[in-house]
Amino acid sequence: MKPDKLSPLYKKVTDDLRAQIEKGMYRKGELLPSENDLCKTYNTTRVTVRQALSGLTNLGYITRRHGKGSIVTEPKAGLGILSLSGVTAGVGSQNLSTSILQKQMKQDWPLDFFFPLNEGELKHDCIYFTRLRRINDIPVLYEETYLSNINLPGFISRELENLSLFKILRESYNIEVKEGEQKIWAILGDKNISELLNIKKSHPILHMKRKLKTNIQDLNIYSSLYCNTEEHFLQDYF
Amino acid sequence: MKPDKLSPLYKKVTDDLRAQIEKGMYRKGELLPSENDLCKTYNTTRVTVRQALSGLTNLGYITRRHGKGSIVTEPKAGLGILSLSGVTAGVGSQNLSTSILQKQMKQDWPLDFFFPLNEGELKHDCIYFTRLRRINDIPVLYEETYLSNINLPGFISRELENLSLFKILRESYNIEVKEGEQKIWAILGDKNISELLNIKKSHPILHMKRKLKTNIQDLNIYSSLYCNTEEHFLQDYF
DNA sequence: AAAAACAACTTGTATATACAAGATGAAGCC
DNA sequence: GGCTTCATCTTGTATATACAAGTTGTTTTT
Repeated sequence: MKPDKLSPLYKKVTDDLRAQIEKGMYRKGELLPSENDLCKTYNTTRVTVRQALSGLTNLGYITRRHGKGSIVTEPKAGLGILSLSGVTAGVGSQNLSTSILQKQMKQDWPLDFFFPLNEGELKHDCIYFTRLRRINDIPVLYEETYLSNINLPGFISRELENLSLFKILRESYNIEVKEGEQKIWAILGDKNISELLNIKKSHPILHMKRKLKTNIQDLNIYSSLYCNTEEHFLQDYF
Repeated sequence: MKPDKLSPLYKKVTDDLRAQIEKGMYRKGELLPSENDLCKTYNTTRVTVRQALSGLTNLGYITRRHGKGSIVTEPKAGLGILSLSGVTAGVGSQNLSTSILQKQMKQDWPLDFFFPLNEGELKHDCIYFTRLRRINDIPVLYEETYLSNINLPGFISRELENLSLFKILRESYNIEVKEGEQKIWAILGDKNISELLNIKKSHPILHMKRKLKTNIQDLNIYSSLYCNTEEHFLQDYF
């Protein structure tokens, strides 16, 4: 099968399988079609199919077993990025709500920004918004996000309420988050944060600053997070 | 070039290049030899060389640029696992010291262990030890580690003082850490932890529990960490 | 019935080759 | 000098093929 002009064939296989897994066509623990089956489906060869499966492995959608097959697994929380989990049985998405406190707005980069910015980033202004995540209506995580305003037409007016930022970037702007770094502290909340999270001032808070790089030059996503970990915790898989 | 019996050729290339990077033969920002050069060196083909370079990319030792080459980068702190960093200019290894509080000992798994254990793990006993890491002689991170006692001859009597656990496992036992999960809380230290880290009881502490899987069935590494993030923070790259 | 051998599947490793496409510096042109 | 073109380096994508080795269920042997 010939790849279309825009994207290579192995990526189409990756995207197809990922979409199918996310749609629930393969459940956790099930096997994907064998490499040879996929070769027939996409009319290609094992090297290409294996390149796609290798990508899915890195993303955490599958684990592979010699002689057995590709086993569908719980996808990683996106590249080792810490995500919110419940202490008990996990936070069902029905219990988790997100509200925008500050809708996306264009502004200059703050002068005292918490990560060093390069020239390319400083040439553009930044998009800023804040969100508050609640579990069972109790505020748990407050998040301030900044990203370079590069090639993001219409982003300002999008609804971020209950959609993943990463999913929007991937599906609407063809932007993939590649890698990043995060720094974590345990702090005592100041008045502002404590009020937002509705906790006493002496209560410990988990504070995190992170930078996520994308496949677009100078387009990075920065966020500063504050999490009340009394009832829940941050978790990641890698 | 034929691979030797034990390990495949692509792995030898990976290990060679990794060792050379770690020895400083290639500095950050420099280019590795081109794929075709490596083909000649190891008398193999690009598919195999690319498999090796892809591994180094995943480990964070290099980033690849189309048309340019393989650029040596700061290695990730191992698979997105949080590691200790300084707020100022980074913690030089000369300032970081590790002391063993409880030397490696065999014992049964604790009954109230903080991760669920499978049957295979419960068949073996576990190796337990604790370490305290200091930066400029100030205690910063206390760590309790548990791992299954499987195929680890002589591990009990090894010196862990200033060597990386992962490096010992890789070089002496051919064990690679593959993936894992970690959970993070901000807490107030109890009497015990506060004394170990030499801080006031009301001071927030970063608490982390993590599980690291290896390429050996049923051999997982568990640890429980407590970190004073007043002067330093935990950081990871992914 | 239990054990061994086998067949048929799976993924893992490897060779050989081809062309596309990004990066870079040199040669030639205006 | 400043510009384009070109050659040559690099990595990216892809085909076709082969055998090794792990997994599983069936068949044969004992």
